[in-house]
Amino acid sequence: MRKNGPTIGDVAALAEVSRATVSRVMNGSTTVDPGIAERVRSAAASLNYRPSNLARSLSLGRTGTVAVSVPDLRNPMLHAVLQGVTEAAERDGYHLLVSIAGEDIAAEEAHFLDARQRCDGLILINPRGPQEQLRAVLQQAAPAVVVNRETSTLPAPCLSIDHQYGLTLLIEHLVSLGHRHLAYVAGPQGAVSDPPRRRAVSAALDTHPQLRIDIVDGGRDVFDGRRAAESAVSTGATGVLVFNDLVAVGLLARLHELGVDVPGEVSVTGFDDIDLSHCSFPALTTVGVPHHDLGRAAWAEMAALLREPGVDRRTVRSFRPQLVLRESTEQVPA
Amino acid sequence: MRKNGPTIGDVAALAEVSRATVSRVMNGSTTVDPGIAERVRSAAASLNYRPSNLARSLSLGRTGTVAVSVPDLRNPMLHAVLQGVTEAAERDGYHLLVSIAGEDIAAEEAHFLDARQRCDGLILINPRGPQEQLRAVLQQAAPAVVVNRETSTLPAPCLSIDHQYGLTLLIEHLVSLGHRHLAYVAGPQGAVSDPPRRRAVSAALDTHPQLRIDIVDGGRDVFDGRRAAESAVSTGATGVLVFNDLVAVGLLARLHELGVDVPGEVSVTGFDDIDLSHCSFPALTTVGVPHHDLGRAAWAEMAALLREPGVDRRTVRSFRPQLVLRESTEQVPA
DNA sequence: TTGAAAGCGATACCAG
DNA sequence: CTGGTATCGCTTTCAA
Repeated sequence: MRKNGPTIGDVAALAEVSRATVSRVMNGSTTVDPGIAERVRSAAASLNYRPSNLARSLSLGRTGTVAVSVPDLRNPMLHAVLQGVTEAAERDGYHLLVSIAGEDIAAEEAHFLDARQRCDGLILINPRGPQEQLRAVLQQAAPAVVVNRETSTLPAPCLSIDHQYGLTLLIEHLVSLGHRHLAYVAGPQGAVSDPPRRRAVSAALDTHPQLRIDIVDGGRDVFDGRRAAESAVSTGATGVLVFNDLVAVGLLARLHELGVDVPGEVSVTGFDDIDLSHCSFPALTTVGVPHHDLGRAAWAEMAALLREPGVDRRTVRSFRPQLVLRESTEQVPA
Repeated sequence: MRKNGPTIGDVAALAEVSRATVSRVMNGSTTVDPGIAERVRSAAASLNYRPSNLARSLSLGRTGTVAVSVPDLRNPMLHAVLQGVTEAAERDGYHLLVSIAGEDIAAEEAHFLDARQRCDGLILINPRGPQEQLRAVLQQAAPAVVVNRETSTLPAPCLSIDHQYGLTLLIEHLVSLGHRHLAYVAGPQGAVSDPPRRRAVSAALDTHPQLRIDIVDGGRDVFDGRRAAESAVSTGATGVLVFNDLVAVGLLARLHELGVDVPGEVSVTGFDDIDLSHCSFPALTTVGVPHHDLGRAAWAEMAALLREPGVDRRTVRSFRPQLVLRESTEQVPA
């Protein structure tokens, strides 16, 4: 079993001190004779010794890292969130450990707990799976923070983007431009952010009795957008609300091929304000989403939990998107 | 120190057996009396016991996970590679642990080793930092696999995309269409894949004496592409080779605004064949890159290293891109 | 200031 | 088939 690197014992032997002393030196204890300390340091250096994180964590009862679980990495929205979390965590001296849950929703629970056990905490981003299961996981995984899940009083802090508000912003914008018939190109099956948008649609229909909104199948990527283009226009809508910017870009491309003028004949909106929405033809009206802030806030919650273990915080906070007007929307033609 | 969950000892006590037996049951040993096994299982269940991965790993000498270090997650190319690695690893019963190295190149080394120590191996993707440092890291981090680093005999398997070949493909294509003056919109500072492309440029200039290729500053995202558009056309080139598809899409958008017709006045090529290259105006001629295969292969190397520890494999393999013709390139106008 | 020894939570060998 | 015990590598009282 000893094919691994040098252990604290080897260093102790070489420096002719006890393991306890080596430990003290490695952890920068001041109560060590400078001469001895130096001897230990050079022994460690010459052996190329690195303390085992595993053993250290086991003994210390903490690892200095927290796990972030994401469903899959294709969603560009995740990168901004991850970026935010990483930066904040780094500042607090914590490492992040991204674990990709993968397609298999059934295996998700095991994945979560596995990741959690190597770390001091768990941040779940866009967790899928039934409410009950999530609840159970959260119980065992504390401290945990949930990002972007419909919050129905889960036993953990829940942060999310207010997708309903975002879509409402876009709908109101189109309505104010005179549109009375819209289409919503929906997200993929099981997307956590789809239901709130559908709620925005319902709410808008209540608010504006003369408004009509058809829902058509969409998806998550540019190809889904291409495919949805024809169904969307065939509804006769003058405004198309698309699940996100990526899908919208695909849809715009197809509309272009079909010779449908945007925004002349139909207006199109996206969601997320990704870089690309500047570069589509025409540039995309969308809502900007504070993913980065969301990430930072998620870390803040985690940091708080780490600081005072035991307390069960249940902060619920949602972040509001902002309208970003570009060329893809305009008055409905008379 | 005992604020953690139940330990194997608690289960043993409740089931009135030894810890050894509990361990056997938890690991599915067949040599356990069914009755006892059942007693243990229910004890474990009632305590909600989960074996500590940390302790388990320490004892076992293996963790069942390998670390994958990436510079940052914004590069869409990484996702495909990660996807490939993940799928393959999963099949072998290994978990992946993605660690984001972050901006700070100085801290990269520490990051690598830290990640490595929590895992059985380390896969470095697009590692930056000087050759010497990388070499040193690899020494300590074995088993390790390097992806996409200029391979100059590092002490580890090195897999990479043959960027030089890819750009050569595109250059030859443009040349065969009659172009004699090209521009190369370069990648960001320090991008590992930029030097090989510059080599492709040099090589092409040798092969085609009457060819001219100007190099202009580019970058990594759509905005860099927008910014580069004017310099690129002002060279007077009839064909623009762009660092990657994302940058190319940005450049196309700006050209459109400037009223430059593509491919009428100038041809444009990308690199990577991302989904989006179907949806630009016009659709982008590019090269398809087998990122997914690369990821799978990286895992295969890692799996081999894990299987027979000690041997130092130094496989060097590079993956060739394939030309993908679309509408953004055409004969140079007479 | 230093060292001996008792954990941390599990695995695995060796008897019984 | 089961239990006692050494072990993994490190930290941390507690004495000396």
